[in-house]
Amino acid sequence: MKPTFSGPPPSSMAAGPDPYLQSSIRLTLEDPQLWKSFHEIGTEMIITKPGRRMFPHCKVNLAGLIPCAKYILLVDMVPVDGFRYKWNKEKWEVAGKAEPQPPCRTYLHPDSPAPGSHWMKQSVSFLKLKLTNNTLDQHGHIILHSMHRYHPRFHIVQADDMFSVRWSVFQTFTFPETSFTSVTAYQNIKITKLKIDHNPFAKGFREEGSAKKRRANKNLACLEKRAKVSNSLKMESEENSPPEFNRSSYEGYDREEGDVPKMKKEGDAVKAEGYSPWAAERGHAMRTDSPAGADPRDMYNAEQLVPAPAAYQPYRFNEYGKSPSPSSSVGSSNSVSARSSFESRVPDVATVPNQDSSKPRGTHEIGPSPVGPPQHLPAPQDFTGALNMTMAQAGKPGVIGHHIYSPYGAEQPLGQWSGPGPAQYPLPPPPPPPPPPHHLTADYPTHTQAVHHGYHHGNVPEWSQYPLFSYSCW
DNA sequence: TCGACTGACACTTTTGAACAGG
DNA sequence: ACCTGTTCAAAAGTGTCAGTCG
Repeated sequence: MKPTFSGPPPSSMAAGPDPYLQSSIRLTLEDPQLWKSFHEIGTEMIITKPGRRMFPHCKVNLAGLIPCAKYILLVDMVPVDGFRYKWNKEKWEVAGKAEPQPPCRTYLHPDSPAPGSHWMKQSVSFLKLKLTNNTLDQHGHIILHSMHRYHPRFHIVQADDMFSVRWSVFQTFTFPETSFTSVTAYQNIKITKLKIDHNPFAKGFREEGSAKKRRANKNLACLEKRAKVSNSLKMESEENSPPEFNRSSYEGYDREEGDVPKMKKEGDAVKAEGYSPWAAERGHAMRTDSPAGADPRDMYNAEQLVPAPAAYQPYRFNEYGKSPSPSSSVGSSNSVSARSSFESRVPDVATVPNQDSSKPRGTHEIGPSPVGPPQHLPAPQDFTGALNMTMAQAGKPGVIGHHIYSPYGAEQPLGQWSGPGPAQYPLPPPPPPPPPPHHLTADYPTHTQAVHHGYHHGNVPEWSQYPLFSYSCW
């Protein structure tokens, strides 16, 4: 776990701390159990034209940073696969190929840049991050397509200012349980209930709440109506737990709002994974396997090849909750560590995360993808993002960088959608994709494994050749 | 016809200005 | 003059639902 990555220190850090120390950076997700509870059902995030916050929102704890060195924190959303989904009969089904990727944007944490001590003294919240489906958005919100699946990535960059970002080392972390399906209206009533139960702004919709009966009644009516439509669910006219679907995981919530604690211990959590709607469909596929070769994320291969192999370095998974990371001291007791382990930043194409799985759960590291180039994260996007950010910053201090994106520009091919991407699971060839094989869980066999990888921009040959994407902040 | 999407709505929490008191 | 705490209105965030659109 001691990373040792080699690579030229960013110029920006020349005077600063030893870049090698970055390897000890740890990122832990706060409220992992809440995330898990959503994840097990199939998290949905509403996206609206004016922008909608995420719930749960991303909140992390950082450790291992150099107190006096400055860092920039970024978050972006990457497609989980190359499909579009639809909610049909109480479950998500593949509805075709994903739409062309919308303008890529990265959310820059408002405090950036800030010294490591600042980031570590308390949890870092991305509460104000908003998601939108408006491709012409001028507010800097992260643009997503509805009915597609995404997962957030957290980037930590040691840089004194936005200008030096491109020369800095990027360390990226992802948490399997934070994946979600973007929707313009909730599809799964279980998710709706969970949101209502845990989101304070939705208190008015809680049945037991003092709030309006009128609303409550309406809610019930609505639920019933929906339930009918989906004949499969007979349960919840009120609060009965859903039948076959994730029953166990859902019940916990059903009756106790905010009672996340009810969630089982980590050990159980792993099992719970099996209840994931996505997982269920997939059957065992999700777990151990997903042949790398079949990784849906293969679609990213192209991009990765372009920029720099180094982009996808080693990933390391940590088992969810398996014993809190020692470093977790920084964070709240309930947090998942993305972890301590940092792997070599040396371009090691072989060690890509793979979704999966070829390794048994519990394994912390993911083996090399048989399939070749690293996959999963779109490299170009990363680099361009940083670049764009820098540029934006230059032109407009501090805030929203705009849109230089060329969403569907020529570079697109290099982008995430460059390939059909099927892969990980036996997805039916192109066109009519069969039942969706996956869910994030599939991608990440172990429950709360966090993926972590670092890369250096210096490995990028030509920044200018990649599409820029703006970043949003605050 | 149907599913995805939109905007108004009622409700809630959050925010911050204004004010009072020490 | 400064600090702290309280109050209150405005702003902003929620899910719902009827209507629109393709």
